[in-house]
Amino acid sequence: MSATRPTIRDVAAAAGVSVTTVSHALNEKGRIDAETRSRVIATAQRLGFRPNRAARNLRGGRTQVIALLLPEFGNEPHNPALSLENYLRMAGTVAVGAHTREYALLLVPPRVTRENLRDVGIDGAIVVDPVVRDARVQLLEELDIPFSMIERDAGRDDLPWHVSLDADAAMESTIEHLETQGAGRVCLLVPDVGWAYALNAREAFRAAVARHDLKGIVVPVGVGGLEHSAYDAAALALDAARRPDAIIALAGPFAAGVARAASERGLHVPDDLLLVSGADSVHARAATPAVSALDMQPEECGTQALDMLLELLGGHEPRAPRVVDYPLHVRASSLRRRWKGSE
Amino acid sequence: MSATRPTIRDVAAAAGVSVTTVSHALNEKGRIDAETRSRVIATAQRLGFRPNRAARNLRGGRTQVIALLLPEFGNEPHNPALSLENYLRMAGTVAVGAHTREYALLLVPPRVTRENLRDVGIDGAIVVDPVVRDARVQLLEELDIPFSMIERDAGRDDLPWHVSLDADAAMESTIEHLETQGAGRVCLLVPDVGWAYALNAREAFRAAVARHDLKGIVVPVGVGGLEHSAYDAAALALDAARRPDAIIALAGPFAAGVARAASERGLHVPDDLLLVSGADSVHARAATPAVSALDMQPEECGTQALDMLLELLGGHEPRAPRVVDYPLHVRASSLRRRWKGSE
DNA sequence: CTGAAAGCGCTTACAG
DNA sequence: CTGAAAGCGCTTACAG
Repeated sequence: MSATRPTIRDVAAAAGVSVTTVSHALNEKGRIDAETRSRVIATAQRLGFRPNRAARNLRGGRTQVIALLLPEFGNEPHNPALSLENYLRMAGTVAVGAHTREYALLLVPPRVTRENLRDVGIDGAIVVDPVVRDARVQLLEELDIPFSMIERDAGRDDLPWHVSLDADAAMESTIEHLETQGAGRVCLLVPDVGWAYALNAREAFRAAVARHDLKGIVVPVGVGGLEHSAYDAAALALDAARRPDAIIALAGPFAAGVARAASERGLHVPDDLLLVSGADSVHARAATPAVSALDMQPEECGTQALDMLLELLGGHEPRAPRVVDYPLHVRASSLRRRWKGSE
Repeated sequence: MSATRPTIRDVAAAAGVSVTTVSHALNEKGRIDAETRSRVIATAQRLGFRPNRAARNLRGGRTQVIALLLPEFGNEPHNPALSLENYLRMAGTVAVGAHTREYALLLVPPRVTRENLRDVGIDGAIVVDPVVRDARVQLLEELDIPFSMIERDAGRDDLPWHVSLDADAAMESTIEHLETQGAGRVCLLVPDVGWAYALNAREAFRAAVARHDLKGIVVPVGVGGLEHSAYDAAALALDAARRPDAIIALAGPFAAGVARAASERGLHVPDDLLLVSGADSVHARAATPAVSALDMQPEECGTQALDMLLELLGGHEPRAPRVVDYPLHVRASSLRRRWKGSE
């Protein structure tokens, strides 16, 4: 079954034309007789011909490979990942979408070197969660490789090719929901890194609490060892003279830290403290009580970013930037029991 | 800065030798004068020469690309993934390791077609969690592509190239620990798919409870909608006439389902029910109470599988199969309070 | 030890 | 509309 795969010459011979004609027919280049073209296409199909990528690349410069550049992940001791689950769901979606469109998806380490990135010969890239003046973004620019981003580079307002979560709408609906549930003092736990996502959420939070005339407290959380930092931050907030009655924990693992800090103080979620997570996950849904969460929609973000990149590669001007919905799923952790049943 | 990158001809010219000599010097082929070689190498370095992958591939057949074939993940409605977090940590490690050794890592969709897989032109692959007579394994064999596996294909005992978790030792230490904590009836919730990992754990569990003279109950859990199935299974077990006093939930999300089922019945973890998860995660550590968990060591598994594959690609006979430690991290969820402080 | 030359499988001016 | 030929940047027999 490992018969050597057919080349363009085999197709040419079988169809009784030259390799030039085969190439033209298959790539829709030049003028070619309609009948000839369909015959060539049929022959190629019959023989199971698929162009050799290396050869095509060598001659034409295209590799049909794109890269996904995730932020630090994997074996990093201090993992700033907002949500590993979200990243993998995103990667899965992009992998499938890319392959469907005849692109292969390369997984590139976060600290890739310039040479390494150049060597792999990618046609384009998707940068996930760039920090301010992200090194990966600069590398891609130097190498002249087209790219789109999931969340923008907050230090580079000149780059429009990104998809972003709608933090404004998300914060508005979350604050509104919390107010409905009786919250007066709301605390936002936000990752202390240069992510545009975090910056957006922060601003949106401030605006929303102001609109609703609530007291808003922003607490930046270091991202070395997610759980403990969030736990510490929550502990501090809960021990304050006037403690918050609601906490929005932007990163998935933050929410768990908050829950632990609350439970150790005999504070009950949701009766004494309303809790909302900024990242939905299988764990948020399965926790006790189930944690209300904003849905980052990694599949949709991945799809949009891929689409944007492929437009770029096709020489088109994509619609950009794009905003993705960031909806709130209300669960038990933010429903006061006296109102229970209202969901 | 986008000066056209140097080719082997540029190096040859600069070093005053032929391209053949450059190729030989750089690839350690043939006999070559030591002085000449070092001069060529120095010149290549000075010019920043890096061989064009496409050209090398076209001629030599090597692509310096390997693929990671994860099981179903990402945008699948029913996600049988044991632990998305583990997969991403594994992928991250393999990506870094591959790039360090001049290989690029391709992320391949779980349902890749034969043609798609052939087209991408990979030198080798790592198959993660094959099911019995896994389709991906068969594809790779047909295409004559070397591969290693993380966990074996339980239907293919002829394939030794895999790394596996030490389920025997893990179950022994877990059962021993549970016995110490006073467990008498232990229930194992195991994913109901053809994963060798699950089969191993099941057998190891049976053997371990027998050795310790405990009552062992095995409950297969469907993997469509992880949390609910585990919840249902746990509910059933806990409502039985003689309910278990300890549950080992093999998949990470299973543990959350068990905790919820227990809590709804007024059963306290760990006082009324000891709980151990088969997959460690940020959520297991941050939960209340913190969940005891077996550590799947995705980094170590990924590293070993990559090493095995590269040995194979290098024409060597790797040490295989390999067994990776699967240690238990004891936390509050499996420590009876009357013994608290013993950790 | 060193080099000229063929060739991997395509794409693309260029001629006809 | 069609095809012969050059060439992308390497590796590898083969000769010297």
